[in-house]
Amino acid sequence: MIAPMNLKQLAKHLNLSQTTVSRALNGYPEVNAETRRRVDEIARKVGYRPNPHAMKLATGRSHAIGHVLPSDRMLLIDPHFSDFIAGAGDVYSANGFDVMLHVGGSEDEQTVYRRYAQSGAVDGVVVMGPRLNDWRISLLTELELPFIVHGRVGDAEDGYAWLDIDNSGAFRQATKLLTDLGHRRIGLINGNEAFTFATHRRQGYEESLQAAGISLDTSIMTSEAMTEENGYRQSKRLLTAENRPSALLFSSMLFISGAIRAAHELGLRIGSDVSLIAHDDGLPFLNAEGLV
Amino acid sequence: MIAPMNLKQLAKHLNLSQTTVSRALNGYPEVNAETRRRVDEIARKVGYRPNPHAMKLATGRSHAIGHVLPSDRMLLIDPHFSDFIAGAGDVYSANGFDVMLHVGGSEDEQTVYRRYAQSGAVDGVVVMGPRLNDWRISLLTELELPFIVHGRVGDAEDGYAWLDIDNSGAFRQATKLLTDLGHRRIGLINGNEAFTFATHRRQGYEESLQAAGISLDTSIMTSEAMTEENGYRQSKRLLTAENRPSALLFSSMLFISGAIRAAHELGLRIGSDVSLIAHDDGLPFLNAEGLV
DNA sequence: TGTTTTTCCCAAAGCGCTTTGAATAATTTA
DNA sequence: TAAATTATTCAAAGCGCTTTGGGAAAAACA
Repeated sequence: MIAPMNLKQLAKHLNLSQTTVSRALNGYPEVNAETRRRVDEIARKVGYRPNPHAMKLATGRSHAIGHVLPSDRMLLIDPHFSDFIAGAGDVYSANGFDVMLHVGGSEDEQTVYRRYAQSGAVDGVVVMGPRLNDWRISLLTELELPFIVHGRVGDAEDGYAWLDIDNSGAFRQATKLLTDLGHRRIGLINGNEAFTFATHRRQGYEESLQAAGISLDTSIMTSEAMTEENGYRQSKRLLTAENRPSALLFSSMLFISGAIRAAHELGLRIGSDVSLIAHDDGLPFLNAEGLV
Repeated sequence: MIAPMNLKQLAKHLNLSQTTVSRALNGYPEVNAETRRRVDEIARKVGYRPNPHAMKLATGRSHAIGHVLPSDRMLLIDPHFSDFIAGAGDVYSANGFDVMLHVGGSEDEQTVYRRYAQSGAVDGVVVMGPRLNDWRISLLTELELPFIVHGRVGDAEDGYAWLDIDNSGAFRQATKLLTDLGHRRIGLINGNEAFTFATHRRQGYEESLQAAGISLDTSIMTSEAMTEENGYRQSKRLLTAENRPSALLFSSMLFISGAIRAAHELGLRIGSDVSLIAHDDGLPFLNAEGLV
């Protein structure tokens, strides 16, 4: 590997001190405009790249955000989560940040956070797939490791930063749309309610049913991992039941994909025999247009 | 954040020099067994964690493996690739390595590799989704940045390390199975042949057809992104064609999932009216058992 | 017993960057 | 014109770890 030029050499090359060069490069005010221009120019010309490790050691900041996924690997593989990472990755790299990914392995999740906090390997982490009263919140708070939650951990939304969509609102609206259309029996094929997004979605659904004066029937509400297979199985169960729902609400495209398979199999026409609504982004390998 | 204890303090605490403590911790031979035991014990007790940045600066090695994904985000989202990362992640963390993920963003892929090489941010990278005569191979070789290819870039398998499955073998076998069963007209719904795995699969398919004395018909061979939608569309096209194939071979579960949808829609019975074989691992949200 | 090895430790010199504390030159202010 | 600012630059001290080059004590050899 060609030894990369370092600050010292660059400084000598410029007949300046390391101090000045470093400051020029980092935009500090106490350097002459002309000097800065010269430094920038030469630095670019010789392709100078500061050694990130030295930088991190000196500043104590790592310019990296941690993402730790539980060891069951489910999250990374789940398209919903990888999609989030992909999106965040754009922003990170645009701002000179790196993504530090930790996937399962022998070390348990808690240890990883502790290590991150103590070693300064990352400047902060994003908590993915928060659950009700997630233990990570208190751990991270205690460790004083900055974090942001993608989702929310429960009702109390104080004391931590989060980023979420209006899950209950979306399902309130979707449900209302169906009740407004006259549907009285609406099934809910929800994601695993250990995750808060699923709980919130159920809440929205229940609110709208209540508003429409429809009583809950837990036999047509399910909460499971969002897979095609589960969508198929549950839809089939509901659609072949005695008093089958006239509409189904899904938490995922994967679900509805299975539902469509079930409907075809049962010879039911979607839209007339049964209405389906799914909440999701288009997954890149599966999109709404082509489904039905 | 509680200031973590550093080597110096730990050494003082032990009445030893930093040198000795460092060596004890890193398993160097020139330290007394009893001393090493004592160091290990105390280090564990006080929860000493070496500062990774200092370590990296001093050793020049980063204990991190880079994975850079093209900016179209397709790869990360593609379940096949995220599954690979998840699997590799287990091994990395078991060996104290970190995963450095780079997803698209403004910086172009080549620049990222250059930066990695020059800055030592990672010790090596894995090249994902290799294409025919992939430019990354020569770039990385030139940069002298260690790498391993997940897949192969073409026929010449020298000069670089790779890790791959026997794609052509798998398709040779699958095709042979079908011809042995008497099928004479077999469609191939392949992934994008810009990727080598797809090319290899086609080769296996072609070899078996040739061995069975069946001439190629490119009108029943396709090469596209592995999505459910594409699987559906192509299957439908082939199955409604004049002289429809009696069997279809797929490069992905996603494809076959679409194919099944198409078959149902056309009222074709799988196994009797048309035989389907897909090559893939079970995707966590979609598995073979439940499909048909 | 004197000499050579081996064992076990230590002090100090980096790794490449940031940042503090001064110093010098150029401007202002009085 | 002397004193006080301000603008620029620099030398040197870290950040926390590894590693080189010795050294003293203990063990092995003659």
